[in-house]
Amino acid sequence: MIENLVIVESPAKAKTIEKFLGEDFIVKSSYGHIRDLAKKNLGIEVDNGYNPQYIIPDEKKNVVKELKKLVKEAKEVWLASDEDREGEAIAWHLMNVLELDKKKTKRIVFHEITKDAIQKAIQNPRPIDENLVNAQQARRILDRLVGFEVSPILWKKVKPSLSAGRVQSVAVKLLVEREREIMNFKSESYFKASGLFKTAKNEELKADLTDKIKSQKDTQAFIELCKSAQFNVKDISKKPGKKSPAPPFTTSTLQQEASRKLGFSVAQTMTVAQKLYESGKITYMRTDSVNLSEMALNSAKNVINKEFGEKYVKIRHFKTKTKGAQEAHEAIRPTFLDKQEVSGSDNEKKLYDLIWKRTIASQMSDAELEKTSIYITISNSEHEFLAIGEVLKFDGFLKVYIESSDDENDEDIKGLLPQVTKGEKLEYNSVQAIQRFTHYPPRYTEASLVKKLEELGIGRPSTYAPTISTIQNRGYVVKEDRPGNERNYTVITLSKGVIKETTKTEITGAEKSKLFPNNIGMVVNDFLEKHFDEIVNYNFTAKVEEEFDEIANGKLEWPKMIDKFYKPFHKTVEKTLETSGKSVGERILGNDPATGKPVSVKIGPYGPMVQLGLKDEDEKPQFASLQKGQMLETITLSEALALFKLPRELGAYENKKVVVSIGRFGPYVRHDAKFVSLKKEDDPYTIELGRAIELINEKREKDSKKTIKTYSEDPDLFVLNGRWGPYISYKKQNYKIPKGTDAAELSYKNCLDIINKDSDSKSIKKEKTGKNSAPKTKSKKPSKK
DNA sequence: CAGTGAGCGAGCTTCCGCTTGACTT
Repeated sequence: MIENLVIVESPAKAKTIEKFLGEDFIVKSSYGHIRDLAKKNLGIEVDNGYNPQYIIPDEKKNVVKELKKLVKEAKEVWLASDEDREGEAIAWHLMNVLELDKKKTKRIVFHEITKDAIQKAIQNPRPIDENLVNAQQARRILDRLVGFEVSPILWKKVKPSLSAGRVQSVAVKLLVEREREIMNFKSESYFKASGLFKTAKNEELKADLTDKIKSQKDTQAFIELCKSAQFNVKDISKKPGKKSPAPPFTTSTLQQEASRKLGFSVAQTMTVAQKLYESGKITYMRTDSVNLSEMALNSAKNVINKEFGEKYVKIRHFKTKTKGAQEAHEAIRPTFLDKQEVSGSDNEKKLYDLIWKRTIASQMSDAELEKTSIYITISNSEHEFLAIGEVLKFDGFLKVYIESSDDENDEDIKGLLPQVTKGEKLEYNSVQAIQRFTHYPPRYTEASLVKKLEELGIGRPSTYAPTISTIQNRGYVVKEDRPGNERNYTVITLSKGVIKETTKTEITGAEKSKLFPNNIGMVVNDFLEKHFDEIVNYNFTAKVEEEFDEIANGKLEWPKMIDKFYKPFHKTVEKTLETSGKSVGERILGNDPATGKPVSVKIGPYGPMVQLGLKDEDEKPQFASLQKGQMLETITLSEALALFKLPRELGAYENKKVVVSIGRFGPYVRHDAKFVSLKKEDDPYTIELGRAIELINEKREKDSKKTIKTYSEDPDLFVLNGRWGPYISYKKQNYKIPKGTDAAELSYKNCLDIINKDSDSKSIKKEKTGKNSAPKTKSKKPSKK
């Protein structure tokens, strides 16, 4: 017989709580939701008051079975899921599925996992809040209606397997809008002048002109003036300043900082954090709260006191600013703040270190600064120079942690300025004006997109990472690096009375790990904006959240709210299905000057493509795929026509055709059924036969050196030299040679050992990945009754 | 990564939020 059964959401939490509660309590986990809408069809009886069809998903059957068994043995059952909308619903589903007596069901909540908090909770049970549950049901049903009615329209009108939803479609829209802003951005140049001066005490003082100068002509004129100008210190001002630490981590801020400081993707951050959580090193990692428990605050105080001294302690209570935050948990922090380091993988150590520093810093004193500004007048000009220096008077929290910023221009490190007096005359060493350019708004990274979604109140801590993955998996968006372009800029320098003008080059616009919308993402976004403006509106979530709140407060009935949304929405769905044509982003670019045939671009069955000619003519139209990075909406007629120039036949070599084209791995030459990649400096559109032959011969020579060893025992076995050094090839499979082995010395038996060892680990890996993708292959089995 | 895609015949795909698991005797 069990005295008490407590059910929480997470197994790691269950373990911790069990310790606090003593022998009379058994604590189990529900592993999140145990019921969901039926997966087939809508799972909602639209004509029957939107009655939801709940089922227990296969992967939850075992959990439910075990809980049912325990409930039968238990005298008392406590539902201790999180104190938020989803948690309340989990408790309600548990009550129903486990057939608990409504009157006797004890619902308890706590925000902190501390002994005190839990024992207090046990003393204050309450009934399940049905209004809050209804708000969750409305949320769930609305999301299902949107997702499962709009996605199939995309299958018909754009491409199969696409998806749309309240959250993901807005994420894509943010990226598409930003990309178009960038496309339309016109960069303007201006000049930034700065001077190096010599003070009376013969020290150097660097100052920047307070305003920009637009044209090169005006800049030249200004520099000319400086030649004969007198420079004086007009004013010196000293102002105290302070900096305060950032609040402790939430899911979103952790993802942002781990991305900036450690280069983690948001998914990676969550995986590593999960490990730390499961091994008891940090508190729960899916949270929107910046709150720390009293126990944690006390512990932080002690640690700071001990490590840095009393001066550095400043206990703070942060308030969340996030829209729609539900604050069911604490902020993300180390479980034991006195543990500065933990064991584990490198990434776990790094992430823990970040969390420790951020948490500790959040309870430390402000940093105190002194900011000095020196204004310098120019006798023959209205312009003014300004030198700014910043001195740290007291480091405070900066001793431990400095928050990073997404702004790449945050480079200025200011230091101490030399002593000058008001009115002092300064000599110039040099005056320099550098041409700069206005920059388009930055592209989103995964983490900065999460930040933006959070600001809009869209998505939850548990869904940020999956949402970012979904929009990439659907092909709406790619995360990648892109090289920049060279750009010239002018530098005008005045030194020793001589003005010099030079042209320099720089690389601009290079992107690293940024999110770029693909053509399909743009087409889908435009389709949704045209037909489902309401859903992709940035305020849609905020609007429905207000109504969910009304439901939670008992002021609105959920079926009414859903009905008010669904009636007009469903009409739009039907109208769109009937009236809208295929939406494939088609653009007519013009006519081919050679044949007079029309040229158009659109999304084809294999991706974005160019079409030359029309379907209904005698001659079939020609097709060619767009290349990576080419956009339907910006490609020009000549760029599109260039795509038909490949494959190009260059001529013959050794009586065999030499053909150049572009494939999956970039531009290549084909000759005698062999492929040779073009070098970076070669252009497939202009390369000539001579150069192609050169490449072919180069490859041949390489190949001749490719075979290191063959074996008489087995003709299928080779030791080869590849791009990544020597490797073993056996029956079309390749195997790594262990480090420190001389490839030329490998015996037949050595090779077989390597092959056998390797295929063992390979088959294990394969099994694993096979299982992860199981839902896809699984669906093949006939499931009809 | 060990190589340079391509036309209907079949049924399937999809949402957002909670949470981790993983099939062998």
